[in-house]
Amino acid sequence: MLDMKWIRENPEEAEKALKSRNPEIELVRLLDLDLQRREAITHSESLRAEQNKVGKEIPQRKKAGESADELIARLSEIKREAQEAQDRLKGIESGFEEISLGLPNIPHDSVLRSLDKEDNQVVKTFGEKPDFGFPFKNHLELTEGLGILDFERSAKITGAGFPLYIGDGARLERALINFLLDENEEAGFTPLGLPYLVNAETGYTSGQLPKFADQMYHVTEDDLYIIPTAEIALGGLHRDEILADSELPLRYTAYTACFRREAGTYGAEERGLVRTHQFNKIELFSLVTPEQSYEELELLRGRAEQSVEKLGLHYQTTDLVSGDLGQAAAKTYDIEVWLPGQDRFYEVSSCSNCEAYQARRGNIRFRRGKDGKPEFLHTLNGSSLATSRLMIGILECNQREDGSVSIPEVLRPYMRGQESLKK
RNA sequence: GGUGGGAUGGCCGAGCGGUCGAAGGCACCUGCCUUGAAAGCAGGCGAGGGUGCAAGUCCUCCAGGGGUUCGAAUCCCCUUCCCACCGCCA
Repeated sequence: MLDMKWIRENPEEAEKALKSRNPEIELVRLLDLDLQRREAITHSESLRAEQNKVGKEIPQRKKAGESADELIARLSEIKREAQEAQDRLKGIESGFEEISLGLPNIPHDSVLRSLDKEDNQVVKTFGEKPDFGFPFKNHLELTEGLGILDFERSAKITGAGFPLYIGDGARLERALINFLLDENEEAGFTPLGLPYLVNAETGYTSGQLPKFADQMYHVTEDDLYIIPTAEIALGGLHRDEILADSELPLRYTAYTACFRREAGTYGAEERGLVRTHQFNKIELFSLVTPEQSYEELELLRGRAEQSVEKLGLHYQTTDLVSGDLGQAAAKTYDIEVWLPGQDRFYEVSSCSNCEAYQARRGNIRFRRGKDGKPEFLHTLNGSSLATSRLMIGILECNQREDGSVSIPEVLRPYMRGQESLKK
C-alpha cells in the first residue's frame, strides 16, 4: 500500500512513477474516491457528533425530572441519517481499498525507468562460464545417471512439478540448506522455523493478496494459504506491532519449502528443477528504519552474493528496471547463476527493498526514542538462496566427463567429507 | 472434535448499562527538592483518522464482527486467539 497523503500531494509524480511499472495504471479514480472518502468521513462524523451531543442531554433531562421523549424522537432521526452516512462511507472505502491494495510500490529514484527486462543493468559479474572440453550433460541427464532425482515417481505421489530427491541428491540439498543457514547466522541473522501456511491477513501484508491469490495454493477448508516464499510468513511476524528503534535492525533467516501454482506458465525449456511447484529456499528478511534501508539492501545482496561465490558458481547481479519489479518492491537486485544446460543465467536470489509498502499494509511500525510518534518501518527480503536451482548449477558446472560430480569444498563438511557424487 | 475459563492502555489490574478513553499500581517523561542520586511532591504519559497555518476541535478504537438499547468495556449472538481438562494423534 502506498502513502495516500503523498499521492494526494504529488498526483502527477505518483502516476508517472507507477506507469513506469505498468502503463495501464491510472490514479484518477483513486484520487476521486479519496476525495469522496474524506467528504463522507466529515459528513458522517459531524452527524455522530450531533448524535453524541443529544444523547448526553437525555440523562440530564431525566435527572431534572423532565420528559426526554422529544429528544429521543429527534435522536432517532439523527441516528437514521448517521447510519446512512456510515453506509455510504463504507461503500466508498471498499472501492478505495480495492484500488489501493492492488497498486504496486513506487520505484526508487535510482531504478531505471523501463518496461523492457532487457534493460536490466548488470552491476556485477563473478566467475566465468565453465569450459568443459567434453560434451557436457544437463542436470536431468546427470541426475538420471547418478540416480538422485526422480520426477516419474514423484508424479505418482503428487503430479508434475514436485521433485523427488534420492540418496546423494537429498543429502546434497540438505547440505546446501545447512551451509546457507550457517552462513547467514554467522552474519547476524536470527534463524527461524516458520509456519508454511498463513492466514489471509498475512497474505495481504506482503502484497501477495489480493492480486496474486491465484499463484498460491489455498486450503479452502481452513482458509489458509501455503507460502510461495518465506517472505510471506515473515511479513506477518511483526504485524500490528510498534517496535523500539533500539531493536532495529531486526534480521531473520529461515529455510522453508516454497509452493507455487505457476498458473499460466509452462515451458518445455524449463524442465526438471528449473521451475517446479515445490522448491526449497533460504530467505533473509530485515526490518529497519527508513534511513537504513538502502544500506541494508546492499547488505542482503552482498550476503547472497558471497554465498554463491563460496559455492564457486558463475553469476551476475542485475539491478532490475521498473517494469520488472515485483509488486511490493521499490528496488530489486537479482542474482543469476549460469546454468550451462539452459545456456543462460537463472535467478537464484532476488533482494528487494519494499520500503514502507508492506509495513503500511501490516501496520508494522517503530518509535524513535521514548516519545517519538510511531512511524512505518522499512522491510527488505532476499533469497539466500533458492537451493533447487543452485542444485542445477552445482551439478552442471562441477560435472566430470564420466558423469560424476565434484562437490564444492564448502559443502563437504556437510556431507561427512564426501568429495563427489558417483553412481 | 467436546467442555469450562479468559482477552481492558508499554506491563499489571479495576470497571452497578449513562460525563469511561477508561480507577489504581508499575514503568516512563518534565519540573521542584538534593552536592549528585534515591525517596518525596507537582504535572504529564495510548493509537488511528477528519478538519485547521496553528492552538485546537471533532470522530473512532476496551480481541474481531453483528445485535439489543435513547445510551454498551459492561447485556445477547457469532468468530478468532490464549489457558485448563477430555477425546484423537505425529
